[in-house]
Amino acid sequence: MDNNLLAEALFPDTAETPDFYENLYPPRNLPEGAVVSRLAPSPTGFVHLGNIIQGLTSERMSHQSGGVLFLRIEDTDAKREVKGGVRSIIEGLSHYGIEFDEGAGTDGDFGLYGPYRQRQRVKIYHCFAKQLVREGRAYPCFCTEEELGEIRQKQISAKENIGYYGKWAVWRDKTNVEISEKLSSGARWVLRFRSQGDSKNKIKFTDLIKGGVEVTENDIDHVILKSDGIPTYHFAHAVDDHLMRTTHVVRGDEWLPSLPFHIQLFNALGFKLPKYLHIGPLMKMDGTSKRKLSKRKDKELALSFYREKGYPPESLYEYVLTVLNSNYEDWRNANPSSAAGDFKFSYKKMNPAGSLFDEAKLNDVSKNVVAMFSAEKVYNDLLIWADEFDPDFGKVLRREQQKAVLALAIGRGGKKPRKDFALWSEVKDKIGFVFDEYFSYTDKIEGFDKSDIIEVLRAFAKSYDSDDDREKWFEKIKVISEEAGFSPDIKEYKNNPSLFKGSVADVSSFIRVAVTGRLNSPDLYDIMKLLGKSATLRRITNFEEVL
RNA sequence: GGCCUGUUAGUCAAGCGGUUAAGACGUCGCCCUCUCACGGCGAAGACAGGAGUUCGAUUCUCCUACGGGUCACCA
Repeated sequence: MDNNLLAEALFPDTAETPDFYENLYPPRNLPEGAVVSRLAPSPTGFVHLGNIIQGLTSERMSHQSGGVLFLRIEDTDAKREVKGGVRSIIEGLSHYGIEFDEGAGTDGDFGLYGPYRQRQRVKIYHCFAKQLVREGRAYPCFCTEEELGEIRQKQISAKENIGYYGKWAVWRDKTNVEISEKLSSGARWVLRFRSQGDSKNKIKFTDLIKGGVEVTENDIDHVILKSDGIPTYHFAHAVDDHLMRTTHVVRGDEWLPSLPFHIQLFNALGFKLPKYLHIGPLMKMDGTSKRKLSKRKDKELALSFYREKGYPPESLYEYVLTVLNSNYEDWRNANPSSAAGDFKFSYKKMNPAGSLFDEAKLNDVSKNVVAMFSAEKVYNDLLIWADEFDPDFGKVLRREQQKAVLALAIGRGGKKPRKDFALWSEVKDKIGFVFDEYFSYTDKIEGFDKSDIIEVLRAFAKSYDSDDDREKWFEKIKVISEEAGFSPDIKEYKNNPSLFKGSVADVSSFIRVAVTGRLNSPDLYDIMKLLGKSATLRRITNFEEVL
């Protein structure tokens, strides 16, 4: 029985030959140097930072070069599938600025190289698998889980390398007659790749991020089709990325160890190997040691974590870019108002090692990003966040839109904009006091006589005119200070503290606490303006009672 | 355990055989200032260890240590 007959016995329904698909999916007509890249998530619906990191890298490489970015769904493991998962992945990525030129979409697939969901491509995989069988490069294996377990145990006790290879590969050297007999008994089988590698040999390989790597040849006969006929990742990767004409594969470096196998597969199938970019893992501090961020343990890996906290997507985008390309920050400092997309992304600036996720840095980046937003954009984005995660605040923002925008506009714009919040969840705490719902006399004034405070507040209330400009307004406070025995000049007070009860700074703080409830606030003049005269005076009057 | 890979300040990082070893975040100090935030100035703080190659190693090679990854009919 020759291999052709075995191939027919294994794949009776597969009529097409590889040529058929080669013609169906011709090489793309793209300019020299255009990158075709993809994102290939499982449909778990769980979008995490790793997706963004890989997605942004692929997206930049593709779009910057005039190439193509597509989305392929790796749904070969049914156990992983979550209903609605594809949609939430697409929406999640889009939220962070990653859009696809072709691939799986919320309303079905689009593009000429589909289908883009692997379970819909089974026919294609079988065609290439059949070819490998014909050529003697793949064979069925009937081992049960128990048998594989036994092999493994023997290998452990004999201290040999673990895996299905060489003499341990029990079905590797069976005759086609033996195989055919087993097959006709109806036994379940998987298709294994017949490796011609030797673990004593090394192969050299260039990864665009890691540089030259030297890896041991693969000698394991890995499974390429599971017993349900669905391919494993490895086989699907080879077939899909070839037929979809991918030029650059961006993936996590946990794939590096299986690279030797992938190289063998591409060679055996007669495919040209794409370029690889293996990205180091994102780590976090765990006690005193670093470890890879884990989907199960670390909430900060999930994008939902950032949405809940209210990081604008632009901030995360910006942060990821600073992690990916070390020169991004310098570029950003030199071009503060340019769009992030104008930055020239380069894989050469990517770090081969994993980097630690740094929330403090993210906050700083976010602060700068938010500072560049207009008050209207802050209001809109804040409202969207609040509606979902702080509905009461959302209601207030909606009702008091004008006041909210004015409050958010204080200190915004200009050369040195305020940078007082990085996330939407911080906003209520910073400026919530402008709304009566969130106003309370939180901070206490210490170290001054109550009577002095009251005297100052009464004088201020009496003199306050909402038509005063900033200078006049502050002049009045200085006058009040002097009349109450406080120095209008801070330097003067510092030089002779014993001559005064305090300075104009202290007087200002009395008024500030009365009006905002806080010792610290944005510009007090602007706050009074937006509160209006009556509300300002009411708060001052009420504060006297509190005292 | 085998195999792979990485290691420059607390963190992110420049650096490609000769540098006073950039810069950013964080920390601390000073200045500006009605508070805060911003901004300005400054300080502390690093080439994991050991061999070798070299006139000269952060940079090249090897070993050790430590970190990370991977060894599925998961991706």
